[in-house]
Amino acid sequence: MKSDAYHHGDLRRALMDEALGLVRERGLPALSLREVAARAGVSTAAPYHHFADKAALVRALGYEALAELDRRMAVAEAGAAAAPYERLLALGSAYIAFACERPEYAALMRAPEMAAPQAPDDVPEHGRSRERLLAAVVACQEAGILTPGDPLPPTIGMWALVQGLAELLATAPASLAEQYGGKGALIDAVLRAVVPPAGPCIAPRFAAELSSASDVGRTP
Amino acid sequence: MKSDAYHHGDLRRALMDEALGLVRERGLPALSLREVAARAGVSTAAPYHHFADKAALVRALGYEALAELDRRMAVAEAGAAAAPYERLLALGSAYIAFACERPEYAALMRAPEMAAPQAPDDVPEHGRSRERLLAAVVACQEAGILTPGDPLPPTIGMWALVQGLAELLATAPASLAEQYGGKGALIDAVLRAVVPPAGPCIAPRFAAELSSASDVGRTP
DNA sequence: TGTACATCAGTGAACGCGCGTTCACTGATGTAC
DNA sequence: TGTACATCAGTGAACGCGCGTTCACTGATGTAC
Repeated sequence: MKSDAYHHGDLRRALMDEALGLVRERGLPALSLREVAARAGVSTAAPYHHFADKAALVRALGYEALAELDRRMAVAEAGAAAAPYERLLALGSAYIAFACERPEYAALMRAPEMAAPQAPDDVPEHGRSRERLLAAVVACQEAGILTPGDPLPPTIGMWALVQGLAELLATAPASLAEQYGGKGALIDAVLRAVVPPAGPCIAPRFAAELSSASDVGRTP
Repeated sequence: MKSDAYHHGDLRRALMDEALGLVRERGLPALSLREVAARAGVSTAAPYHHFADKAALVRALGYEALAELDRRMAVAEAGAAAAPYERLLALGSAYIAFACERPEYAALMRAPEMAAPQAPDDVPEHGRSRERLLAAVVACQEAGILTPGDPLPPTIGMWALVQGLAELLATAPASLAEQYGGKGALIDAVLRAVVPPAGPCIAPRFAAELSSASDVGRTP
């Protein structure tokens, strides 16, 4: 069906994979269309049959990253315990785990090319992920685990926390994670320490629903 | 004392300032020694009398950024209320405010050239800032405001939170901050929402300040 | 105070490099008849 | 089934550009005597 040299089977995909590998190895600033083409065993002009320019390749990878992130968050949500606090933690952990496992995707998600979207509805998956987090925050508020009120500040905070933590862990020495019994355990410890489930007495009217929820939250 | 063309008064400082301006305007990837020299009105070779290479300039600016950050955190600590929770929030806000006001410094702090320090004791100021945060966390734990135990996870979490929040705000639309009555109010609301002081059942003596604090968080 | 001289901090031209992108081209593919 | 032809997806050479860095140089500065 495909002669190996001419009419490459799926050069578009191959270019994207080589780009991912290059970013993983040497970072986003080192991403070069020429090197991607060379790694794919193709001339420097070939990529232009599949991407309008370098920015288009970066955007394609960025959107792929956002889609994969959302997929993982969906999986985490489905697999998490029903308790809102555990669901919130599962979503946060999924983000961080993704960024740690696939730093190349994490870098591409934040690429400058992704900042100003071309079409208005250009970034669908990102919004979906944030909505997942927002829903989990609202559920926590309703259960009295997070301070009630506008759910946007805590959602922004959670997003910032997991993003910052992912970056921190990317450059942190491995010894730090080992000290806590692995990266996953450290992530869990940090999240639970910074975003503690509320105690049952903040507002007496939440006491009843809270006591059950916070029990779940504290003893996973 | 200095003829304006030859023997520039303080070319080293001038180059650093032009570099800061360039990074602020066009971002760290656009930082170029040639352009810095041109902006300072000097030949392309002149910077090499003051910096061994481009990386040396970046490192000099990065260390300056860390020193300035620590200075601001010291000021924030000195000016904050005595209550541990307010001190913790003041430190976090100071970091974020600095990163928002001086995004060029924030970018340089995180430059790849800063990742692997040359000399072992090359990054003194960064450690100092983290120790401030650590001390504030410990104080919060002792006061029963944060979950007692190992102070490192909550410290890492706070560091990640403020760093992530600073980055988020750098790209966030201005309308978001306006909605909450300005950037400062939004930062405060997010920090209070994500890192809530423990409820008064854990430590009843904080009941009073808590109710007012959460009011502030809710109605900026 | 004047002068000789070492040092310092600039100049301007050039180097080689890797980059994104474009061009005319060509061989393979698939389809219409 | 065979053939003509439009289209597709590659090639390889070249473009101009901005970059970091180096070089021999030169004029200004400050110091020793």
